[in-house]
Amino acid sequence: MPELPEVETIRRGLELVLPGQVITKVDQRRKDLRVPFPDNLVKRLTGRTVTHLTRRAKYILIHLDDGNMLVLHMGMSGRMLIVRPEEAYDLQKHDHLILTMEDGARIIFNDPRRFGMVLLVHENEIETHKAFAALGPEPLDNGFSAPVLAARLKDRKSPIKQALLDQRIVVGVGNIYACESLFEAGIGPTRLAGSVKAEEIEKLTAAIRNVLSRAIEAGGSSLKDYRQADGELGYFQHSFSVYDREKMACPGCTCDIDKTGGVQRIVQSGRSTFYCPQKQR
DNA sequence: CTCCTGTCCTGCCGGC
DNA sequence: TGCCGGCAGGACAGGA
Repeated sequence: MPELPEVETIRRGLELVLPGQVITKVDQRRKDLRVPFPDNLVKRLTGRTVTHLTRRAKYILIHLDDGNMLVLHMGMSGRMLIVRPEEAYDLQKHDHLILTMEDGARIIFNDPRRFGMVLLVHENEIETHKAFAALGPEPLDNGFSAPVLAARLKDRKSPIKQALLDQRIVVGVGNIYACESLFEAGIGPTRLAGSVKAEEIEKLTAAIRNVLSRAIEAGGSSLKDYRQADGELGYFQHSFSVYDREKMACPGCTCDIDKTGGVQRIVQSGRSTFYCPQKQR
């Protein structure tokens, strides 16, 4: 699940329980995920107080009172579970990292495919660390605008869909929201990035913002309910316009689906793209 | 530089 | 029913 909206939703969930609390216990259950866990992670986290949480791209940054940040990336299959104090919990398969807080709450990082990442980075390195140095602008910040996006797409020969997945162009957009944004902007996914016109980039910029903001709102609203149920964060039911809707009608469709075939699925760089050939050019 | 492919890993689903 | 191939929300290395 984890594209920007899901990561932001998880961050907001953690923000409700972590700040101001001491990490009293750290259980690291294997030595690596996609990359090795940081050296001495358990020792370096235990006894630290969480000051606040931020997000950069698809990374959650848990700021600690010694100036370091516990950096989490959810990869393809990462989840975060919050277990409240006193609440019983049996460890599950793929629970890789468990932090216990001073009030007894636990946060559990579960990641079956292990494409996730856990880093320990000093706040001074937030611009320079390998993970962050090449990242593009935050799509929901003021620094993101049509001219900024246009400059980054200029002369690019790759399809616009792939350009949107490139975290150096703009961060946080993954396979789902790339498809959804292109649909909303009416742009065909195979168009070469450099060929997308200024007015289309204008629409695309707004579409990316809208799609991501709406998803965060949806995640945020379902978050509470879900936590009441079982404490799990970051998953919400979502209705997409084109993603995973092959052969179906897109919203507001007036086509004869039997003739047009509805939403098409193609593969670009080994990843599925869904789009409406009628509405996207 | 840019672009593309393959790879990491497990789980699930559909087809035979 | 069981097995097998394909596919899944990401990111990176390596080669052209």
